[in-house]
Amino acid sequence: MEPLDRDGLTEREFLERYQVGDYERPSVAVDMVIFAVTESDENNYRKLPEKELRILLIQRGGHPFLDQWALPGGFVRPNETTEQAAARELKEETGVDNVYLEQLYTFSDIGRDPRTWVMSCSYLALIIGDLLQVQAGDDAANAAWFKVSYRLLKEYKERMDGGYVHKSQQELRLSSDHAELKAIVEWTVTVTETSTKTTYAIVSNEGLAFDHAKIIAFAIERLRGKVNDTDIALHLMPKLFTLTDLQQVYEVILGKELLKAAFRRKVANLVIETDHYTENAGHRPSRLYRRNMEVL
Amino acid sequence: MEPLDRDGLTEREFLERYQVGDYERPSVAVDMVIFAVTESDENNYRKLPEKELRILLIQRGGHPFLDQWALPGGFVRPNETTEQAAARELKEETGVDNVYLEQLYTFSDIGRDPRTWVMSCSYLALIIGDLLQVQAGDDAANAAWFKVSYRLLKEYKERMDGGYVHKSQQELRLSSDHAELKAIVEWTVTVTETSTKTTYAIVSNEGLAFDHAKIIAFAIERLRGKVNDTDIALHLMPKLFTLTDLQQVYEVILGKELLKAAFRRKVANLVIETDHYTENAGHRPSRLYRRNMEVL
DNA sequence: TCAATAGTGTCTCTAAGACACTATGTA
DNA sequence: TACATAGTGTCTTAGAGACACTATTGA
Repeated sequence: MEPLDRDGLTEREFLERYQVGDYERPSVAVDMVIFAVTESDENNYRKLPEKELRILLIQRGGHPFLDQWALPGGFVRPNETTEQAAARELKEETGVDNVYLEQLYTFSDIGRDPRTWVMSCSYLALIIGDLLQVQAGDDAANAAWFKVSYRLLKEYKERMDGGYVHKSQQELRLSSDHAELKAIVEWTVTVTETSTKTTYAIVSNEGLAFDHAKIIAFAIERLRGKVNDTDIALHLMPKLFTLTDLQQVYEVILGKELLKAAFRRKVANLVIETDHYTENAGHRPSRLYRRNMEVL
Repeated sequence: MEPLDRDGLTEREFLERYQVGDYERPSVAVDMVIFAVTESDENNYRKLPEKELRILLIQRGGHPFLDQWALPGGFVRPNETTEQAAARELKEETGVDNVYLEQLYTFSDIGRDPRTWVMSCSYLALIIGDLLQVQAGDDAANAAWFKVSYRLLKEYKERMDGGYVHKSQQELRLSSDHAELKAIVEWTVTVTETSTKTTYAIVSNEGLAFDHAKIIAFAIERLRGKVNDTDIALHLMPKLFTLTDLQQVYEVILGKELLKAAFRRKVANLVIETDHYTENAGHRPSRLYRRNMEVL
């Protein structure tokens, strides 16, 4: 016997009679932070090209934030999950499919979209730089891959009554042929006896739409964290790559140089060596590796 | 001069004329996984009481999932963020304020709520067990603290064409005076050349409403991860505690025993020793510590 | 031949695992 | 006095940091 509620209805009866209330609902968008690593052109035949970490941005064609640059994204439709919406947007914007995709954070600051109540469920995507080159050209004219630079600007700690406040400001710079964007994002960690609260704020912002500077900063922080203790960076690599390639990808994500010997020991289990080598490099050839899919 | 859009409007003019479209929007709820650690009663005067990890659940009084147990939560209101909604719900349900609160994940599976389109932005909260005892009594009769057990049931790895599939099933058991709930949650990691996808599914479910078994499993995984490399566990401790207390909290969260000497070395920098000691313990007194708020 | 990169060896330092040992208040 | 817990010492193992060294190609 099915249980009945206060009105004597079964669950089926209840659902048949259920009326959606007319209280206000938010729009929910997905915004994608799509990372790829590309190589800069190098003139010296001997030197290796430098790696660059890039993200895809789209120039807005209408208000609000007209002409400013925004993360690719769109609204979640009925009968799809945020994950599916993210995969759909990614396919539409870049043509790629079946790549690394991870939910980042849901941003819901009031007034973050001046039009109406919009929450953003943000996603991180990693795609292989090789694929990107093809796409960048025939993409809509208002899309561009921006080189990412993200570094500590200043930092301080202060003792408050019964706790501490720790602030740090990070400078985010995004550059492409089309524009140079700059924003400063501040992280405030307030520690008291019983709680630890972290808040993020955009201190200054030149050319980035909405609160997207914050979302990008969030994505970079997540990527940096995961690079250190997962094999996530391998999703940015082509099928075959050298360990130096991989090290450069780690370095460009982390924004610092790594020691070769220690790096090779660290990633030894994440890759599988092949019998192939680089050729015509102007120096000693390098062994090519592929991703070890059996990690953990 | 302000930029004008295709219709020759400034941003102000655009926003004044903006009409909210009539496309369908989801409801957005926050669901709280509220953890606390309590002590079991111990009859032997010499033995220390055992610690138990508990979460707060509420028995549903109406359809759907009538009489089943659900996470406390509610809908996000206009003019509040999900974070504020979470803090509000927490205050309403437990009376506590200013505690550790962290966004977990946004769940949006279609059909997760049989009534209508509802996404759940889930939050993890940690409260001090001492505070809870007071509250548990005068709380609504339909709320209860459930002891949590979460352990690996089975695990396997399979080679697929061009990749691997790794599945693991975890058994979640929740017990209180009111009910014994049990669910099995399965994590599937599909690894291919270019991607790594993780999906979660509820394999079986006895007594838990909605997809809350998944949310709880997610919260436990997050808590376990953070216990290992942050000071998050200290948010579950009272002002003064012994290192043995703290070790037991780690053990009950991680579901395994730790070595005393190694544990004490590990947490040495997370705590500050005081000149107070336990008394009348039936054995050697133990030094009391407090949280070091200056950690990193 | 040599510039530039590929790749290895090894010393040090730190942290975790393992386990044995000493210390002490209260029934 | 002895039980149960408090707390320390130290050997081993694993991994990262640091740095020097050898190896190899192609213009």
